[in-house]
Amino acid sequence: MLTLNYRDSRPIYLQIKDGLRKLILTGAIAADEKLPSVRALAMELAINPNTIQRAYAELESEGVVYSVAGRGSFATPHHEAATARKEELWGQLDALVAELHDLQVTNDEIVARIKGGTKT
Amino acid sequence: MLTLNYRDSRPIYLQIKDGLRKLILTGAIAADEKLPSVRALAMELAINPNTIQRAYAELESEGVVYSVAGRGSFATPHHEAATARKEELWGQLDALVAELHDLQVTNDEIVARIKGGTKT
DNA sequence: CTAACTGTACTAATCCGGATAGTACACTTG
DNA sequence: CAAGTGTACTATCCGGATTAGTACAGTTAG
Repeated sequence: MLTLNYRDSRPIYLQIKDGLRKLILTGAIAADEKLPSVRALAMELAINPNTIQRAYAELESEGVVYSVAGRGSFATPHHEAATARKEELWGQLDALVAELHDLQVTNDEIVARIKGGTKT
Repeated sequence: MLTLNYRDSRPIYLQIKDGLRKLILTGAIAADEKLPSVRALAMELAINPNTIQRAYAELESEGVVYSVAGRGSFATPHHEAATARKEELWGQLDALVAELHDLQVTNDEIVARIKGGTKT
């Protein structure tokens, strides 16, 4: 379900957060589907349960998942959760485009690059 | 010349690297212009010279600056240095666009955002 | 009800990278 | 030669990430 990269400088709990968020927001994990338990996922990834708990707790505060004591953690229906993530991505895009402009890259070149990839 | 943000979680040496890189690649620091000495910049920013040295060393390995023992460090002419940075930015753009696609955002919407500039 | 599972909340200890402190050496310039 | 430069070390400190361990409350299947 998830893979960790220990070479990556990013903290493990962040890698887990981002991985789960992507799985949920893209629909790979269906709405209201049950996520692995804190202990089960910790066992599977061979890390401490506290690290998983931290990831889950932050995802819940972001509204991506919701947890029920005794039952488990579940994916929040995308529609609501995706909005905040998109806002963050738009911000990153703006910064990226600004720096490309600084390097004398034109909008036309950027657009060409985008359309060159896999079409939607 | 540079400002540090201690609230930022990013390491100081990275903030310095990025700051100098931007100044150089955008031309704010002219080609072959002399950069502040390791000790002078450390004094100005009130941090340890080793931290500056690390930033300079990594920038040199990226080809953004070149150093001469006894003389100082200098900005590399952009044309050559900018290429690598652009490659990195293109990669980031690809990843960003891919995630936006995952969230059902179309190329048209992305292009609109880019061309919108100051618009929302 | 009991047992096994779940999320949650702590505290303490450990690990590790960023940053500091200090010294030393080789080179260039005036 | 003297002052300033980049460079290369080692030792140490510090804080966040992670581990380790325990405890408690709610849920569910038997």
